[in-house]
Amino acid sequence: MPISPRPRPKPPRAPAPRWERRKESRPAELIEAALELFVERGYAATRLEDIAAHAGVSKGTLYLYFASKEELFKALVRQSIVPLIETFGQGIAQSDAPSSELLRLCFFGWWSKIGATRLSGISKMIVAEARNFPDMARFFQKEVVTPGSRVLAAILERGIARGEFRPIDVEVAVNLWMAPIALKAIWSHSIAPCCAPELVIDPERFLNAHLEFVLRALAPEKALT
Amino acid sequence: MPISPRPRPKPPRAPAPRWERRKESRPAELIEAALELFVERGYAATRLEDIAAHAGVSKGTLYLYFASKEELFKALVRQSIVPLIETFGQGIAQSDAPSSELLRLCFFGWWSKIGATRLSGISKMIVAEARNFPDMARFFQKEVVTPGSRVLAAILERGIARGEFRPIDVEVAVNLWMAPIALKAIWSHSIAPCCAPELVIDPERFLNAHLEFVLRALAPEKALT
Amino acid sequence: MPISPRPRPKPPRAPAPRWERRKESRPAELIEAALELFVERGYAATRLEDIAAHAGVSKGTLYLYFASKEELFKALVRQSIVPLIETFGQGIAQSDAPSSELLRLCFFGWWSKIGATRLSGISKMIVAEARNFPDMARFFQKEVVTPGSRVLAAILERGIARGEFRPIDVEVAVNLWMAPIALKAIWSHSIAPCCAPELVIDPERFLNAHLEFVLRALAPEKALT
Amino acid sequence: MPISPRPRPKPPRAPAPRWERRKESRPAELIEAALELFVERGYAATRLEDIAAHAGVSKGTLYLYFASKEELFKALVRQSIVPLIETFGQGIAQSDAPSSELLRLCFFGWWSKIGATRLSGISKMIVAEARNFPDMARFFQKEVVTPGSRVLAAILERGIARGEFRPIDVEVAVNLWMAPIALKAIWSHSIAPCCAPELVIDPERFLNAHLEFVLRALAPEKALT
DNA sequence: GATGAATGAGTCTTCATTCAT
DNA sequence: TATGAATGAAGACTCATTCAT
Repeated sequence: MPISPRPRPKPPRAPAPRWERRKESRPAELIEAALELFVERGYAATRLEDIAAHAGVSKGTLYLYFASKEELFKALVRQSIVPLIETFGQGIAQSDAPSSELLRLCFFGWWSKIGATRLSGISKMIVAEARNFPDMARFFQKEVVTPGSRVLAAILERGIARGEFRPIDVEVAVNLWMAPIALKAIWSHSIAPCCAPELVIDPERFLNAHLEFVLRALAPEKALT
Repeated sequence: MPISPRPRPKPPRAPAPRWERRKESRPAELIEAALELFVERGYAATRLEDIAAHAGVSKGTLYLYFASKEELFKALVRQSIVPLIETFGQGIAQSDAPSSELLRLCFFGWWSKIGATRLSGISKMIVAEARNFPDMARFFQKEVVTPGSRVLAAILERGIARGEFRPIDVEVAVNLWMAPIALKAIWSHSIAPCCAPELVIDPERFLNAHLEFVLRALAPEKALT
Repeated sequence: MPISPRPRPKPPRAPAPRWERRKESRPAELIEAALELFVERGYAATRLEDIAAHAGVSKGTLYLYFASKEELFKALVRQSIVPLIETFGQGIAQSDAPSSELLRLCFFGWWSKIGATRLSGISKMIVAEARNFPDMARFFQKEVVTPGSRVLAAILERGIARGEFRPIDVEVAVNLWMAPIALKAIWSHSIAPCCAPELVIDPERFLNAHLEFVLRALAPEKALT
Repeated sequence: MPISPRPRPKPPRAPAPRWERRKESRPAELIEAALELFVERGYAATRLEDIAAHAGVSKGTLYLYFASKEELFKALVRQSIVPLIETFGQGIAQSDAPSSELLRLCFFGWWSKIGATRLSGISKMIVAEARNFPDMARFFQKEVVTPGSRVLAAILERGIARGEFRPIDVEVAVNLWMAPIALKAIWSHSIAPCCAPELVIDPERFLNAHLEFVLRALAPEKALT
């Protein structure tokens, strides 16, 4: 199914490998290539042959490692996400720092775990393909969104409990305050690359402003009187 | 490109006359059907035959009104978006109400113009297909995102000028505060339908919380002392 | 089945007819249009809609006069050829002129009946479509080639009988001497329009040379001693 | 576009290995099959699947070697013609034989290079499709017709220069005297297969007669007195 | 293992034909 | 009659998948 406006130059095979490739690294290389192309073009519009070429192997080789396009996709989602969700939030939980500082850690941590990594691409891809792969959507929700939400929720609850933050509707707040970071990550793989770069705001400035606004929203009532 | 096991039963056709002449209404019906399926499945994975069947016509009929799949897609984007971007923000500009009230109008207005309409679906689709149709991405940016940003920016600037809001980085704030609504709209067509409904927060509650937090973030410094 | 290198601009409907069209003339107009397009593009690559448009009517109207594309084709062959083969050769038979003069009449007559008329186009079309429409090929052979051959054969036999020509293999001669005229007719609708015009020889010069060569070939032996 | 009732039985495939790898020989086999079917049915009416089946491969395989139907057609014309036009006429030029003998060589050589080879089919096909593929028509004119004309023209000029032939209009003569052979070649792939075989004259008889008539037409004037 | 030639089901698109108006 | 909207069978072309080498 040709997606018209994009010519498909034969993707150059990777140049002669400097070392003989170890077969253990193949799956990771294929997944890397698949991620890049799925994110850019979408699942249906990406040809397995392009993925293979991107990874420097032939079409047939791909099938030695993945049983089908769909399996490749699922493996990609699982393997790309799982390592990223392991440890985030654990350091935060035990810290003794002020909750506002934990918030900063959370936002900047999210960004460094999402916006700066492949997870940003995966997020866009999941959003795009969710209806075609509901399993993956649920997996993403369960393994990324929910744990991420818990981190923020925990911080907010801690802050409220310690009197640092005023009492708020934590469930809604989590949704509201994850959104800017999540959307920025998604955007960076869809609309942003098509538009003038000056429309894209520097992440540091973006995150600092976000943090500041959130902290103000959380400031205890008495501070307002 | 068969996406997973999606059954495609031939929809039974009404008996009486084999077909009707409905030249006027066909294009709109086809666009409606196309929107629904493109949003749900993505551009590449949607078969024209399904769109036609959804609109109650045959495959060939589609080609009487749209020269190709791509033309249908472009027409759909243009025709679905254009009527929605006409008048929003004009009422707000002239109002005499407090800026906080304008903010409420803006947020709830966005939602009623986006979340509750087909624009939410289009947003998801554009995000998903932007890289394959950069023209459409730019069109969306220019006709939806930028005008929407201007409405919020105008309110914020007015509030600041009138001393109702403290001075802030308006450009960043606009990005931050559009995000929750935009992401909720996108989400509602991708992840949300795949997950338990209790994960979806009621829009009213969501918007009210958003408004409250934003207003607190905007509260003038003196009020904080 | 798009024949690529030819764009298909919507053929302009004939301008508003100056008089109300008489329905009796429709079939002839349609056949005229069909002939032109079939000759130019071939049977399969010609769309009925183009034929109809060429004749200034709509697609549906065509079916009021011809049951199918194939019937149109057959009617076209029959109706275009039959009137042309009626009377040719009759005047020649009775003439008292020298046989060389009859030869001249024959060659120039052929040309004026073939090269200068639609029969030249039909010839090309029949040659092109013969294998797909063997009936038409046989019809053409029976109604055009064979009668044409008989005219020439009769002249040659008369000339031989009267001692004007030397005895020859008339059957072969007829084939040989019809060929230049027939091929020129066919060529004028296929290769010639694609090549530089200077490659096309003026018919008068062509026919005169042909006649001269044929007459020399027919000159009685004694004249050679 | 179904041309009449041509049955298309799925050709049963040999059992043993499902297929063989024959990268080298495939293109030639496909071109061979394409030539046969294009000549017989015409370009538009020939289905690629039939060509593939004729060559013993599947539809998809064809696309491994030719990018499109049109490319197949063009490759077929080029590759079929080029090897045939290499050396013809070179032996003739240097000969010391009487010009009448060269004429015989030319006519019989043409026939053995055209009538008896696939070039006869190509000629018919080119004539049929010229208007749809003007490039190919020009190519044919330039690579086949013009060189062939030059051979005959050179012989005639040599004969005239040596006093063996009387002075004539060589340009016209070449056109006139190539025609019977060319038309016989074309005819053999269009009308002839549809008609009674007794209408087809034996090539030997045909060529000998042609040669004799031409030589008489060329006999020097003095010989006639 | 690795390759890429071969396959064939699937999808876009065209167009001869039908039929409601 | 005339129209042209609607139909659907058919064909060009793609690409996930298989398998001979």
